[in-house]
Amino acid sequence: MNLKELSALLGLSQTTVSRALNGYPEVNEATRQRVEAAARAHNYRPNMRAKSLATGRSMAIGHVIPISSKHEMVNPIFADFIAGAGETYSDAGYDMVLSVVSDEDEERAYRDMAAKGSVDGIIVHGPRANDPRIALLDEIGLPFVVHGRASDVAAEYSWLDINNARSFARATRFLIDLGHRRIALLNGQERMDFARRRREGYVTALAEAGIAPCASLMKSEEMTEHYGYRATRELLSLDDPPTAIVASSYIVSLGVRRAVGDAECKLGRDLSLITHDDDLSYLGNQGDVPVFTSTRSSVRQAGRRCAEILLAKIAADDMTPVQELWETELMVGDSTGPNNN
Amino acid sequence: MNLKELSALLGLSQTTVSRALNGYPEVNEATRQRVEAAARAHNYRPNMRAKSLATGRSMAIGHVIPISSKHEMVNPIFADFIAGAGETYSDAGYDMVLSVVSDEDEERAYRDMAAKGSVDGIIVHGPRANDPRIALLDEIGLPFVVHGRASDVAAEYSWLDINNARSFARATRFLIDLGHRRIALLNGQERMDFARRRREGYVTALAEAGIAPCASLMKSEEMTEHYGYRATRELLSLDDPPTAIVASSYIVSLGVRRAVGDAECKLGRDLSLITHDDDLSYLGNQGDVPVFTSTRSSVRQAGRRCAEILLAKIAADDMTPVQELWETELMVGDSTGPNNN
DNA sequence: AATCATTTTCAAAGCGCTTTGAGTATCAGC
DNA sequence: GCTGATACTCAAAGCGCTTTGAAAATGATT
Repeated sequence: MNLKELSALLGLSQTTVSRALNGYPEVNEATRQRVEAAARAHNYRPNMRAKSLATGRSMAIGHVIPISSKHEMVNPIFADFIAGAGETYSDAGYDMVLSVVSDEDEERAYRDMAAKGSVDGIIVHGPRANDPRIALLDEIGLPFVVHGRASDVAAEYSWLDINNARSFARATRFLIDLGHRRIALLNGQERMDFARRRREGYVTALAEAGIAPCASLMKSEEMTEHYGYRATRELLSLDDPPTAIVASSYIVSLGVRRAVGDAECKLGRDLSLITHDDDLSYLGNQGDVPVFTSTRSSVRQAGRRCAEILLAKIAADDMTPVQELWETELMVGDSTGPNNN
Repeated sequence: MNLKELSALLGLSQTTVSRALNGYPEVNEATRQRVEAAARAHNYRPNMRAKSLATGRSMAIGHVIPISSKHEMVNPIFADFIAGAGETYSDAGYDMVLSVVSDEDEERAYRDMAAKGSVDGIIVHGPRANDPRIALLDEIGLPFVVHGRASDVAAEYSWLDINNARSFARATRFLIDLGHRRIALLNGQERMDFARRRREGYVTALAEAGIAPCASLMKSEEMTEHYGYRATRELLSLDDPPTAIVASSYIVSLGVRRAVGDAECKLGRDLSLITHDDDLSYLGNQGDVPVFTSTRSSVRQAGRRCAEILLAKIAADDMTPVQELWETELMVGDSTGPNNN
């Protein structure tokens, strides 16, 4: 069922039917009712391809999901982010188109999306320190919002980030206040902007307490469970092992917990752990007392909000960039305790 | 840069340029070279909206991601599945469009996709026992592939599933062979087809060993870490607690491990655990010896293969349905051991 | 040189929608 | 009864591409 058929059926012109359906004022209310009833009855949905072509807007948002080419991994936080963003899109009548692309092909992916006209805007994931994608998107002229930030990029652009530095400074200070002095950091890859900031925060808090950062206590890798496990084992076998760990992700922390269990130790007693927690739905740090002490921020809500910002930007292209810095919540859980050594 | 401009620039008609670019034989090789060079030089990409409208094919595949309306959760296995499928799509020049939709709106989502013409095919996720979506898609006439199966649906359709029944029977038998008799099952929601089959397998294996299934040992819920934890605590506090557990997901098993740790017990010694493992990249059951004994099947590969099947189906609509039943690998890890009680 | 087959190129129609610019009723006011 | 608003409705152009059916150019054959 297409417009032509529908209007023939109604004995109206395509124009009138189209206007009736799209809420233009210059159509008789009675006519509109009739048209809408017929559309419903015949299950008419305007063909998006045609609509897009005519309006020049594709009613879709692109997400480029980078796959780290080495490890071929997809960060599970995407699932939640996308769930959040997806809700916003659905409500606004937008589709979400995903491109799963390995690091090297990213630039091409963006250019393609723009040139093909398949999306009206883009969400940029996982910005690196001096991320070329921002300049690229600026050049292309496609509206975008960055989830995170890129430190050394001059351009003004919209982003939504959590206050990684402050968050990790607070986390570290929390451990220091509990008497810990040897505090390890299990960070993500430091080519990622957020990881850099987190280390800054960690180092700052140490410095404020007069503690010199120690290279052997600072690790940086892709944030897998296995990494958390391996790193913790290594740390625990040091001559002068840490009494506390700050971890960059819940998943890494699962590995930490496993290593601690293997060593017949107990989190919160023998080793303190504070982790960042993206509040992933399936892994939930729930319970009366959270499992892990954590800096928490819902990545799903971030998804929702990024989508909102982007849709606003698309609606009003001259909008001044929106930049939101969210603070995390410091949730005290069972994995931290005073230094007993 | 569009076709018109490009052909004007080349002094050729749009037809010729289009044909040259799309590899039609009736264009002089020298001309083709010239056209291609110009296209590259000016970074020409055909506008997909227009192309779609003209060809009637949108070069996109739809995935409807159901959000369980109660818990608002997105299963993290989607991340990996989608990564796999995405690779296949990219290679074939297809886009992936995601609809995040709560259970009740699913039917509408499918109808919309079809009517709007925004996709050429659909992957159906998480089929329920007697899933209405299959009849719906059949009726709509949109090519689709089901990841999983729907038990009581008569229609012939393409699906890819793992042999859940056999897999869980093997897992259960493995535990029985180790001397376990009281074996618990932490299943997913049994409105899901896969969960039913898994229970069947479990019950069959018990029956073969002359063990009557015990209701208090069989749980069924959404597969979160927290569920694994809670359920295990409950099981351990029974008068006659199980000595082994079969779990439906790696994530649930993380919760099991946590509960076991809390109880100052050790997996593989005090309690045996065998889990299904979708081989999620970030949670990897890696290491020299896998952490968990598991029935393993890569959901990412499943994604890749489902995508292939769907693309084939789209290419040849009369294709007889492809139905693939994958066996899982039984990986012996550290979480199982003989019954010591 | 005329004819036919083949290769190469083109103009124009069409995909299903929106939107412009114009036309026809309808009605008030003079 | 005529004019000027106002309220509805319409035909047709256009979005950027593919594809059909035909024409022009080339080459081979008689």
